[in-house]
Parts: sequence; structure tokens; C-alpha cells
Amino acid sequence: MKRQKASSLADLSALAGVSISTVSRALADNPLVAVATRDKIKQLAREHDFQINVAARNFRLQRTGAVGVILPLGHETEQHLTDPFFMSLIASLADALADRGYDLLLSRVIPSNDQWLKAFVESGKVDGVIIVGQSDQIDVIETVAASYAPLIVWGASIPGYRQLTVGSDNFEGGRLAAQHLLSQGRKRLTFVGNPAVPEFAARFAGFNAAIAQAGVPQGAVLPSHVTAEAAYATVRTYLKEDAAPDGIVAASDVIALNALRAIADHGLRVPDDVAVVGYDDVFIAEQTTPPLTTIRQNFVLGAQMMVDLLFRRIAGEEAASVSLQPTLVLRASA
Amino acid sequence: MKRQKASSLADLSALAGVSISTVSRALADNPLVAVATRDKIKQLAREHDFQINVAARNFRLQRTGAVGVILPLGHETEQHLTDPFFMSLIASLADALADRGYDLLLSRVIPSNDQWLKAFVESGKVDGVIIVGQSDQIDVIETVAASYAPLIVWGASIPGYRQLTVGSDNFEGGRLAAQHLLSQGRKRLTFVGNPAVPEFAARFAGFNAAIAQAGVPQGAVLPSHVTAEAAYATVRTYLKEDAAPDGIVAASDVIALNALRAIADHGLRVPDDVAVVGYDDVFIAEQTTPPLTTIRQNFVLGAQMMVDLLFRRIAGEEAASVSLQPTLVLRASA
DNA sequence: ATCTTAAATGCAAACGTTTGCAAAACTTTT
DNA sequence: AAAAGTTTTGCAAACGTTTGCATTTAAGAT
Repeated sequence: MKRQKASSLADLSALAGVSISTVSRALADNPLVAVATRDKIKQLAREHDFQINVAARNFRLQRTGAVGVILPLGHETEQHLTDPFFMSLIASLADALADRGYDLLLSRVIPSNDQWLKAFVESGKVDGVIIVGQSDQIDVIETVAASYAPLIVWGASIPGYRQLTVGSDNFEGGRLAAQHLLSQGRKRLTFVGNPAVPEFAARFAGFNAAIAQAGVPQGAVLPSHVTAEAAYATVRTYLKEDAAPDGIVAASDVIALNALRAIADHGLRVPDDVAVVGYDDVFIAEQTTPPLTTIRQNFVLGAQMMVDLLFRRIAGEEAASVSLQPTLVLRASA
Repeated sequence: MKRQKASSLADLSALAGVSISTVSRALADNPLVAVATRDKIKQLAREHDFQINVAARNFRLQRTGAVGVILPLGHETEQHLTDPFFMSLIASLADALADRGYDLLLSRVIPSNDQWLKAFVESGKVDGVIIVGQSDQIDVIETVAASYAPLIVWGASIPGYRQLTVGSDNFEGGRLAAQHLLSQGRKRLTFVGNPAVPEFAARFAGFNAAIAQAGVPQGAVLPSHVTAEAAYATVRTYLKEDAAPDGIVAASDVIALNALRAIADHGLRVPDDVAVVGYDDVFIAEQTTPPLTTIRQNFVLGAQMMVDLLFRRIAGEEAASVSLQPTLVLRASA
């Protein structure tokens, strides 16, 4: 009993004694083909462990079977791809796409001119694009989004912009963080993070809103860059210069991590002297010393939403931006 | 002056008044076509910003233009994809592949049976496969590697196995770590990590070799799992039970991170009471409190080597496994 | 038995490329 | 000016699918 591998519909059609068309239809469960024929062909396909040529199919169907996931590395070139939050998001995206039989084409882009997205979209390598993080490329994205529907962005939904976004409510997240510190009776709050990043700007706005409502003095902002060294240096310097804050809201867990270190190096204790609230709840957040109280973004849900929206757009349907609610995760740092 | 987008060789051939074949050859710099013709066609292609249909080309050439990057999630299901080391490696792989015009197809696999790799390879979706981490799937990999050449593995090169590997010299890394602690006069060393993971086993062996050579008592091993909680709990328990070690070599930075926390929670100081050496030098290693002394694996070089070897294999050439030398990075923890 | 309708199958084109081979267009040699 | 060579171009097939349309086969109605 020979069980040669059948590697094309033609092979299979020869084995079954029917035409290629019939085989194609049978495997696709097309009701046009008789049940008996269909079963026979499927059985044969199993026996000869037939795997359809995906490239040929996609070619014929004029699609690619892949979705591009792009990380624009705008202001913080080194940081992005290794950022645990983005990685977690990508992992979840890979899963969500795999569920639909699509592949994930990973691409990181350092925007050199404002044509990079257009070029990528027109390269025909993907059926849709997911951009992870708006970076400083909102306007570039907006331009392309105007004429290219299957494009989803992880980031902030900004009034007046039409790009389809999925993101957590950064304002609310910032508010939650500040409110938590305020509720502990802390009064000298500082926000660490670069407000030029749109996500961070929203978090900062929420932070300020909470402070305003509580009626304590306006908090300071330390416009730190996202890189590790920058965050550390910023906090370190701040602690030396200024009256010490009793609470820090960091724009990301990575920044918080470095704030923890700067505070420790300055001889202060967390959370006794200074409380720290992070943002993202990346997997190392519970492993820091002390473990980080932080604002959790649900990246599994986020990834699913993005993929959902993307396929709706690919199918030509309407879809609206989604905002996910962040939650406060209590650990030891605040 | 109309500048419609030309979307196929046919479009372009109509514009240039030559045949499709000539256009194809011209764009490929085939010397068969006259220089003047070639220049004209190339100019036209630029003007109408022609992008060749990659799918069609790959289909015709019977290749996919993609390389699969697989993360087998054997013993440590949750840990892998978010592990900063793997992510860094993947990022570098994406770059190295992009340089060669290849795409990266990300796939994470939870091995349910021993057919997963065979199925993936035979799916025809990729021209080659890079497996990141052997996990507990060495034998599965070995079976497929016997008949499928374009397969490269990040991991340990084990005598008797023929799979083509790129990896850092884990034995040497473990030795370096232990030696560093011994050179500080520390005498009670402990290794934290699960030796069932092949990479970790080699690191442990190097660790033991250094101890044997120094003539101090044999170090203890704490076969911790890689997950955060497990590592923390293991070290915490150990510190309570036993005479405290004065040096810990962790099998990874993530483990080291948790060791730091366990030590701090136990009321001991790093490095004064217990020194800690990590492994990998992931990006958070310099951001912990205190920053980690660790063994660096050069993932950029590693990724390039893997891609190099892969393309040699795809081209049908011979290639041999590569072992990279790890280096000790001195920071504050040891 | 013949005609009509329905169900099942097959034919052939198309997707956009690359490439072996044949043909055409130039060059050089005689 | 024809023959022989050389360079340049074009024809057509092929890669493995899917699918509109035509055709065959089976079933039902008269």
C-alpha cells in the first residue's frame, strides 16, 4: 500500500479519477459536488497527507494571507521592539491572526521620510496592516488611512483624526494612577514621561485632572524620554534638586523600573518615602523590587479587538475605534 | 503628464512598447537586454512607481520568500515569547531577514505531539525554518533536521546530534559567572535554574567546572523553573532553610531578577551579603535594583549567524554549527 | 420512450511572473 | 551583397489554484 504524498490538486484528481475542479470544490466543501465524491476525495487527501499550496491559492485569490505588523520607531528608536508591552501585544496578535489562518509579517520601521507607510501598503505583501504605536507618525498614518481601509492602529483616538484605533483609555489610566496616590494622602505628585508621545500626553492629562479635582497643588512633570538611562537620570536629578515628591506616576513600567532604582540609589524607600505607580503591567512588573503597582492594559483583548476590526475592514464593513478600560493593579510599590 | 501607477509587467510593457519578457529581464538587470532598453524601462518603472508583485514572483519561482521563526513552548509555556532575550533575538532576526528580502513568519508552537515541526515544514509556507530554543524538543527537531536542510536552531550543539545550531557557549558562560564570584573570594555558590533545559544544563556544568577547579565545596543547584514566581519562591525558600549562599548564578536574567527580590525580601543586601550574576544581558538587566552583573549573549551577531547559515543551507551549501563566546558584563550586583 | 428539469462534473481561463527556445534585428566577415 | 555570427527581442509555457460557464449525467414528469 503506497502512500505517496500528493502535492497538488492534479495529483489528487488523478488518484480520484475526477477533474481538478471537482477536487478543489470537494476540499472547499462546495455543495456543488456530490456528497459521495466529496467524502472520497477528502479521504484520499487525508491518506496522502495532502497540503494545499497556500501560495498558489493566495495568488489565485489575489490576496496574500498575511497581515503586516509594523512598529514605527519614531522618537525612541532603541526602546520599542524590546519593550515587553509591545512584545506581549505582538504575541497576542500572532495568535489572533493564526486563528484566522493569517500570517503575521513583522516589520519594524525607522521612519526616514513620510513615504514609508505608503510604500509598505502598496508593496502588496499584505492584506492589511496593524500599526503598533503611533509614535510621532500620526499624520503619516492619517494620510494613508484616508485611502486605505484595512489599517488599524494601536494608540490614542484623537479628535479630528479618522484613523481606526484600538487603545486603552490613557486619560483614565493616568487619572486612576494619580487618584490612587492621592487617596493615600499623598500630595506632591510627579509624572515622569515624555508628553510628546501621544499616549503619554493623555496619561499626563488624566493625571492632572485627578490632581485638579483633589485640590492639591499642580504636580510637576518630568518630560523624560523612554530609554532606561534617561528615565533614571531624570528622576535622580529631580530628587537631588527638588523637594522630594511623595508619589510618582510613570508613563510606563520601564520608566517606573528606573524610577525605583533612582529612588533606591538616592537612599529613599519605596513606597514609604515615595510611592511609584507604573503603566502597562508588563510581565516584569511583578518581579521588581518592590513589585510594581501599575495600570494594566489588557493586551490580549486589545490584540483580539484589533484583529477583529481589521478583518471587518478587509471585508468592507464599517468599524469604529475602540477604547479599552485600564485597571489598577495593586502591588507593593504604591 | 499622467503618472498612473503601473501594477504589472504588462502595464509597463505596454508603456514601453516592448514585450513582457523584456521588461522582466530589464528590471532584473539581465545582460540579455540592451542597455538603452533597460534604462528606458527602469526609468518608466520609477515614474509610474511600479512595485513588482512579490506573490506572483515567488509563486513562479516556487518559493515563498518567507522564513518561519518558531518558538517551541515546551516546559515553560508562559515564559517564552515575552522573554526579553527571545524578543531581542527575534527583532534582530527580522532585520537580518529583511536585509535579504525575506519575511519573517512568526509562529509559536505548543508541542502537542511530535508531528508539529514536520507539519510546519511540509506546509510549504516557508523556505526555511529557524527554531528559537530547543526547549524539550531536541529529538523532534533532530528527526526533521535529518531530511530537511534549511533548518537552523538557536541552542546547544550536542554531541551526536546533527541539527545545525547557533548558540553561545553556555558551558563557558556558566564558568565565567562562577569564576567571577570565586575570584571575589566567595565560596558558597548556588546555581538557580532548571537543568532539564539543555542550555541551562550546560551553564550548570560550566559553573561546576569552575568550582571544581577552585577547590571549594561543590555548589548547590536549585532546579527552579523559569517562571517568575517559581524562581522567587525557590530562592526564598532556600534562603530560609539553608546556610545562606554568598553567591548566586542565575540561569537567566529573569531568574536573577527574582533572586534579587527574594534576597531583598529576606533582608539581605546585594552584593554585600549575596552576589548575583545573571545570564543573557537582556535590556532590563541594567535597570534592576541593583543593576545586574550578567553574562552577555550577543543576539545581534547570533541572529546574523543564523540567517547566514540558513541561506547557505537554502543554497545547498555546507555549513557548520557556530558557538559564540559569551562575555561577562560587570554591574553592581556582583 | 421522450422531454424537461436538476444535479454533478469538466473545460478552460485567469492571477503576474520567469525563462527556454525561437525568431528577429543588427554586425561583422567574406 | 550574401553568409555567418552576435546581440536583442518576443513567444509561449509553466507554477497550482479557483471559478464562470458549458456539458454531461441522473432524476422526474409526461
